[in-house]
Amino acid sequence: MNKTLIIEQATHLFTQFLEKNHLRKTPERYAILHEIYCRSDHFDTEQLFDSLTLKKINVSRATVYNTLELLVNCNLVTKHQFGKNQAQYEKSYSYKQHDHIICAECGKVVEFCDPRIGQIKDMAAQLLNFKIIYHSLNLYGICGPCQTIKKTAT
Amino acid sequence: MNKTLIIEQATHLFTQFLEKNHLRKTPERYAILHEIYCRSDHFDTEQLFDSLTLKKINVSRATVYNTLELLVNCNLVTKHQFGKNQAQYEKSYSYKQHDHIICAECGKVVEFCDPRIGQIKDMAAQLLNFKIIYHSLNLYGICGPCQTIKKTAT
DNA sequence: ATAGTTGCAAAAGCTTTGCAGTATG
DNA sequence: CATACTGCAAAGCTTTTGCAACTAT
Repeated sequence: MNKTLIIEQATHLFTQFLEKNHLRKTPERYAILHEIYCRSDHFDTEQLFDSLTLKKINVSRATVYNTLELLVNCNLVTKHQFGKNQAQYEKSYSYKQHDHIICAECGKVVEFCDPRIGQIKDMAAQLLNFKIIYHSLNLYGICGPCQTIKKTAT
Repeated sequence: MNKTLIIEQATHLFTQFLEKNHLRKTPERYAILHEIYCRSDHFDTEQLFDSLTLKKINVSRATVYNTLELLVNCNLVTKHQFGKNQAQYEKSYSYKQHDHIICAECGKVVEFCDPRIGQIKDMAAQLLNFKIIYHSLNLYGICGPCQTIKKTAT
């Protein structure tokens, strides 16, 4: 699916969500959604705030946080805590389900996909009587480039 | 394995770690290790700090943070970020490898175990050329009791 | 003796909140 | 035109840091 189409559809979904919940369709909210869906990869609130500022889009940090929460609630954005104190986010519409592998050395985040995670979820849910809503699987390790650097550094 | 023995062995491992790294064996460090291994379940820094204070063990927050970092480094304690801004910890020696399922409603944390996670790790490591150090798999959902409450609340 | 550690308090960093002004429905 | 939303700044929380005093080696 091409990027423009994805942005359009995400915008539509956001509108539906706002209307259903009697929330207002403010330009700030759409600007933030747009910015997120134009980016690739993961970002934190500060990076998002900076991008917006750079583009002369004047939104306050409060609005960024507020809007991110809305977007998380309607599943257009996913929130991650990769072991840091600062949350990371990524767009999630039209994105296949995936998990993350994080380099403990350089912080690089790579996505991967394994169907077996679904089986684990089903089994755990049944065994422990939980209704699973979402999951987070993060593998932490050293990426190829960092392994090379470490060897060389000696 | 009984609790006293585990504490003894964890203490021994900590001593080895401190000696190997030319760090000092201070009473505060051992007091914190002891407190952690006497507790069950997960805890945050504030809960740990409070327990210590309650027992008239006088340590500062700075020392708690410092010592927790050491314990994480020598694998006697594991650090978790269950989607909150506050990190959670748990003892990890003599504990079988396990993952977590967290109730999004009441915050309860339950442990579970599935060998398939090992296969996923191996495959992702090979595919993406990462050397995996550790992982974190968290399932978020609604636990049995909270499901009942929700139904009743209507 | 001499560093590594501690405690305290201040500072830093991320996130939330209060409030007055603004703009949406 | 009622009130949800915004921006700003202040406040709140968790975590880190600086420094003088202390103590393990």
